[in-house]
Amino acid sequence: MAHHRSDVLAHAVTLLDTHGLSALTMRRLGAELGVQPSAIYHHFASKQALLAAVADEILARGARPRQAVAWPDRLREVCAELRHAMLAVTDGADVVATVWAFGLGAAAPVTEMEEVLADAEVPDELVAVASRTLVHYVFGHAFEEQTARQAVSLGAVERSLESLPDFDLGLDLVIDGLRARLS
Amino acid sequence: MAHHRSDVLAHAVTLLDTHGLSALTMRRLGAELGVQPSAIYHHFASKQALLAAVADEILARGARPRQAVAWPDRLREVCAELRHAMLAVTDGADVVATVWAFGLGAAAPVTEMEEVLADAEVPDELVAVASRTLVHYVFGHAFEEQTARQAVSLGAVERSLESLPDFDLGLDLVIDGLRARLS
DNA sequence: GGGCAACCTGAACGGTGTTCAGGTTAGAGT
DNA sequence: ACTCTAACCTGAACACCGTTCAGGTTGCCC
Repeated sequence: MAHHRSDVLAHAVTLLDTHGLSALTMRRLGAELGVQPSAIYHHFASKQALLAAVADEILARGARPRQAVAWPDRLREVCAELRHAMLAVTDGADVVATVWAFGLGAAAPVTEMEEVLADAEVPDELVAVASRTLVHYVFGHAFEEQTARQAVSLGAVERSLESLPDFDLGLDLVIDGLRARLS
Repeated sequence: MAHHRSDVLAHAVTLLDTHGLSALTMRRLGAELGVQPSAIYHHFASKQALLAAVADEILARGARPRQAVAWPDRLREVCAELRHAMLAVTDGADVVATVWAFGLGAAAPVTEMEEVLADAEVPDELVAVASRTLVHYVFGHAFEEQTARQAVSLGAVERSLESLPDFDLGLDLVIDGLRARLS
């Protein structure tokens, strides 16, 4: 039975979530689909391309309706959605942040933040700086939280989970800094 | 001729800087030292352990004397040193950030930031949040800058380098947010 | 001169992404 | 009904990877 690109992508996300990034192998993905590893190259040009599609899929699955109107709340909404989307899938933060850093995908959240800031009539220079600062913060926080959580659950490292800083508080730090710069 | 642990480590950093993280393999490192790959396991328990030592070495090489006295300037100094240390070596940001996220090393900068904040009599809760926010920002910014720079120099991606936001401006955003929260 | 620790060999194991010539299958067009 | 084409897949191979292990060599200390 032939598979479509969307079948392969959906199974890749499932495999990632159930067994982690290290298990997301062309061979294993092929085996679970009942297909040779090389068959996947009919749907994706490379593993990097597969991962880019996986990252976009992770973000798409985390989409939520927008409600806020004031720009600080709108930023908080975008950041919270991005964070939850990544945390919802095992190693999601790693995949999304890497794909984004390489410019291969996962650009939607940053684009949306830039729109929000432009709507708020923030100067162009600050738009770039603020959106980057925010996305770096969200990626860094989510990656650390997810890595630490998994390391502890595997019993590998004794890093305590209590020391994880509060996400919203750090986010407000950046937003307050931006607000101060605007007035 | 027998090699010491420090020889292996120094050569690993050189190999990383000259040919990138993907070239830093046990086989290639052994070959350049005129030794079997398995010989490296006499000095480092695993590749992860080697990378942790490499990360610490990168940070040690970037150490500079401290001059500032006011806490915002002291934070800026620590962040600038961390950033320059990582950017000085190919894929340095990737290595340092990953090692730190796994809790295997590269903890010195965060520890120093926490000390600076504690000296400034910042409340304990804010110390954790602010130091994490800063380190996430520095890692994210350096990683993106380095990745984009290398991707462009390899001609792989057309992302323009001009769109890279200014490091100091984003850093001030966070510091201003912290200052606002303190008063 | 014996012994011990440091350092290394060489082969093997079980993986990895990727390529490629060729095979199968299903559906649309005539 | 028949061809043609595009989608999908096979199976083998290539060139790597980290890691393990039994055993060998070297140099220094007592």
